[in-house]
Amino acid sequence: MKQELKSKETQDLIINKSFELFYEKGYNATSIPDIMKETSLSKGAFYHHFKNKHEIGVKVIEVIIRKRIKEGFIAPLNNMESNIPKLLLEVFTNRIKNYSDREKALGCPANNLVGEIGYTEQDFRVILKSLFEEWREQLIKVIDIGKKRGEIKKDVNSSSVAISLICAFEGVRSIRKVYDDDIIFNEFLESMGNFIKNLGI
Amino acid sequence: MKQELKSKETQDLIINKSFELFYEKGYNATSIPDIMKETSLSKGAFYHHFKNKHEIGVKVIEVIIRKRIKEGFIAPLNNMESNIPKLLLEVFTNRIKNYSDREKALGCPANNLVGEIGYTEQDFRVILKSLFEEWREQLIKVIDIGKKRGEIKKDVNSSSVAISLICAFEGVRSIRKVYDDDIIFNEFLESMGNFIKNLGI
DNA sequence: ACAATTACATTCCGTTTAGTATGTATATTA
DNA sequence: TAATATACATACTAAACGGAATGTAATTGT
Repeated sequence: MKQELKSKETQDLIINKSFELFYEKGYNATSIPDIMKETSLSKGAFYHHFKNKHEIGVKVIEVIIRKRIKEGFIAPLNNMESNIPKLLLEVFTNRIKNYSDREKALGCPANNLVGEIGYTEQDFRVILKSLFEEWREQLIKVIDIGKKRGEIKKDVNSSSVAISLICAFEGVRSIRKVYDDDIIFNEFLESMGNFIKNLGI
Repeated sequence: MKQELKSKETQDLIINKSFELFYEKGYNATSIPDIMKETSLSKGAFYHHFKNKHEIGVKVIEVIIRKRIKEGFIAPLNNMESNIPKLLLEVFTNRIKNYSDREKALGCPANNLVGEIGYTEQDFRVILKSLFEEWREQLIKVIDIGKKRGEIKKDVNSSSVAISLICAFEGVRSIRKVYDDDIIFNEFLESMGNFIKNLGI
């Protein structure tokens, strides 16, 4: 049991350092030696725990990025005591306003990976899709409840609004990255705020 | 003059093939040998015309991607005879509806590059920013005219709407890439349509 | 207590990379 | 027409890459 624990710890270390490097330099620009330099372990350690670079890519998405989306976007949508349009506005606004400078400059880890996907890395695409799907489903659920409660117009297309909110959010993180200017977030939030308010009765 | 022409042709060939490969595989995943295989020229040819990979990256953005944004997004916004909200809706809708399967699967070349930018490639970021700026300024101009004409509400924040439209558009191209499903575009267009309609009087 | 397995470190290998140096045919200029 | 410059091709180098092979100390199961 002690050995198992050590193994798990090492794997977690490699996964975490991999995520950081993928986030900072991109997946393709990060090499396995790069990763192992960060862990202060050897290349042998890497190939003992993982088959190849692709496998660590999958693990980073499935473990780290998945956790970030769950905790940052999906979980906050579960607190449905308040008015739904207000909840939506709060969740998106708070998320954006609490980003660190590093997160502002580096954008969304999931979306960055999407940018690196070509015809080749279809595996990554499929896993990322499942993450966005979880997020989308939660959004749809929340909007539907808002409609039932009479807080959101009955003719609102929940599915359409959900995917559009996700698109807009991913888009602004990308554009903010290029602009490197906080004004982007503020101006975006104003329009997104109007859009969300407009869903309400 | 004949030699100059040949030189220009070769450079254009290298730039075009570079763009295609960057678009399909990403900038980092594309090597100079990769590019030169596509051109059927030698490595010597590459280093005769360009200093290094970074320089071809810059050229691809400045020449090819810039042209795509100008022709695809900025120029169509100049046709301001029609009602402005209608123009905005048409430009974004037509653009999305006319994408080839390849363009749907590969997303926006500019946005893909944004995804690959980390702390390192700040040069690319600055050039890309200037492209988005041109697009944003044209959008602001169009919205302002709409306000003057009384086709768009006076209290609309042109700058905010402009950047939000860009964000939403870039976002949906990213999400469409992950989903690989046409429904995404349709559902997005419904909400974006409502947003744009809501700008009008 | 001993055999087997695990968790790595070290060493090595073939390939690929960015980039340079050199060679050569063609085009231009004097 | 002779000298020069251009447009490449070929051949090379040093470094870095992914990954396999091998070695070893510590931990396990029997």
